[in-house]
Amino acid sequence: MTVHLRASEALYLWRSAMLAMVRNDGPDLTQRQLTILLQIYLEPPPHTVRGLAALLGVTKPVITRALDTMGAMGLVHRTRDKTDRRNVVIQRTVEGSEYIEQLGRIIVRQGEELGV
Amino acid sequence: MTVHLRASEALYLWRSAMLAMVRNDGPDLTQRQLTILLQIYLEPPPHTVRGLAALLGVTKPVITRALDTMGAMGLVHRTRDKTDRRNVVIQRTVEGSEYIEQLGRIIVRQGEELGV
DNA sequence: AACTATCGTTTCGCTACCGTATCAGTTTGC
DNA sequence: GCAAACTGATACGGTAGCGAAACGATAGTT
Repeated sequence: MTVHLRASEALYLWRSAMLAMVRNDGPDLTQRQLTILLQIYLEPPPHTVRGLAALLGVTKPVITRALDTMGAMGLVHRTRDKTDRRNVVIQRTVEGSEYIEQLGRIIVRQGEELGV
Repeated sequence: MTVHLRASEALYLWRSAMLAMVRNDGPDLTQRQLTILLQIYLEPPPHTVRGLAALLGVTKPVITRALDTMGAMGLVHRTRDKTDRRNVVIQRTVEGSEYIEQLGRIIVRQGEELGV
């Protein structure tokens, strides 16, 4: 890339990658769900419901529901914290890692095709 | 940016921008809706329902419903094609332009903070 | 032991999305 | 002129999201 990403470049990149994701027929995650998933896989653990809720600026049920959905898809896994059983620790899965890696590849590929 | 966007950089950029969008409390568009909106604003007209459906690889009702929703939000506008009244021409709005511009600014800002 | 605080989940009523099938209106082709 | 083709919209039944409120389980406090 050049010195910085320009707005128009950014938007073209965004559209291309989103288009590839939509056409890909994979899990159709909401923006919130994808944000949660990225946070889990990009930042070191532990990840908790309340932490994610605070980060995203949403209520806790939003996180619980998103984890329900993505858990059913196999993208994340939940376990009770053994030291404080009120907490739930959100863990990564192989399937989730593969999804994130695929997303990264899609963005990079679209960026290359745009010369970004 | 350097020579190319690496996968990890791409994912961090993606997460940061999506996080900013989620926290922004703006219209909560689905991935499909946002893809449609970007297509309308980045590519020259005319844009039609069938064209967008073919591009995204979805059925026509998906496009109609997305346009219903985004139309109610003021992000797009629909008009009948005068030369062929079967067609509907999808048009941009000031509000939609502002939304897209804001999205571009968010991505660029997050990219700058990541040094991408 | 009893009270309080915290954590994640569940419930409620509601809204919006999905895919499939079908629709009315318009144009095309014979 | 009239049937076929095509466009976008609509109906249907089902699924999943939302915010607000309440809940059960656990931990901390006195």
